[in-house]
Amino acid sequence: MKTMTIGKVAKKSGVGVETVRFYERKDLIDQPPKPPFGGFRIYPAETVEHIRFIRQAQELGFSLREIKELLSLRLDPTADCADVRERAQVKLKEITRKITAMKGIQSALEKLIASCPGEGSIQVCSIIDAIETPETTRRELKKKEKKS
Amino acid sequence: MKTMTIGKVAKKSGVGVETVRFYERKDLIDQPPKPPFGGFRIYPAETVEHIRFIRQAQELGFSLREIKELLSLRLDPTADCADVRERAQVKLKEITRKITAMKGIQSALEKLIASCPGEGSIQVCSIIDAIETPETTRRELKKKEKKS
DNA sequence: ATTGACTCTATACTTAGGTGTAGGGTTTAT
DNA sequence: ATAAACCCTACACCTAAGTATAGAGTCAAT
Repeated sequence: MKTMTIGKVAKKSGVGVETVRFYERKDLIDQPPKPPFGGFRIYPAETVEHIRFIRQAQELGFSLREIKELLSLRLDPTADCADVRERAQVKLKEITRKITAMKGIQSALEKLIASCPGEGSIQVCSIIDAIETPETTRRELKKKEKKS
Repeated sequence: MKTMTIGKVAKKSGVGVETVRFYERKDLIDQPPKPPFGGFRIYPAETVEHIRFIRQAQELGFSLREIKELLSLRLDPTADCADVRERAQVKLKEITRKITAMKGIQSALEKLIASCPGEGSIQVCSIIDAIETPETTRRELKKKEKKS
């Protein structure tokens, strides 16, 4: 449990060694310094949590670039508080929108399941209808639609 | 508004013409037949909704393969009802899990914003902590951890 | 009846996010 | 003290999801 090398980090966080290195190259996680005069790098336990976070966030539709942004919101003593706050608010909006859309699919699936209890025929159940394009997007699209 | 060709579909759904064709090649949307003896394909209005659905679902972290699975749950008179039901249940679980994780990030961001009201120093606010690795995953990982 | 905007097929290129491998050095268990 | 198991750097390769281009045909407005 003591000397955590890259292989253990990888195993604990459920990714491959090469993926850990890839995240290091992309500056998503810190690469610990190599002990002076040869040997292997030792990783702090947090690295595992960081990688798990990255994977979770990816599952939720965030790109590595966006995840880097999310991570940059962490305690950063040099950062301007108001700036962090603002960026956090942008992200919050984004996530709230996603949750709403996700719930749309969720309830569509629930309806689908309910309407298909083993007997009778499924008549209507387009999940597509469940995801109404949000207002903002509609407005944007309207502009582009001009020429029809 | 009558003869909707591929360019109009693209514009209305907010993607490029090549993307529409790409989705056709991948069988995510149907390619309408070419009118006998030359000419352009005419698209039904639904195609636009389909593409919007695809984009939304992508935003939410679904791959095109998964989206195809979601779409296959739509009214399909030939499909075995019990089978559709089962697949829908799998997807529902997946989505419910995502919503939970998303809410984790959401409340972490809310806390971050609250703890940074312009004055005082931000002490603790690791969004990372907010996303606790879910039980199931932890158990899975435990197995693999064996050798430490 | 011609021109500009659009479509068609086919193929090549790009970007993100990894994954694999070669050719070495290091640790650790025996 | 040696072999298996691991690490290191560097670079090549892969898949998903587009995006671009070429070269030819079609349509609609003047």
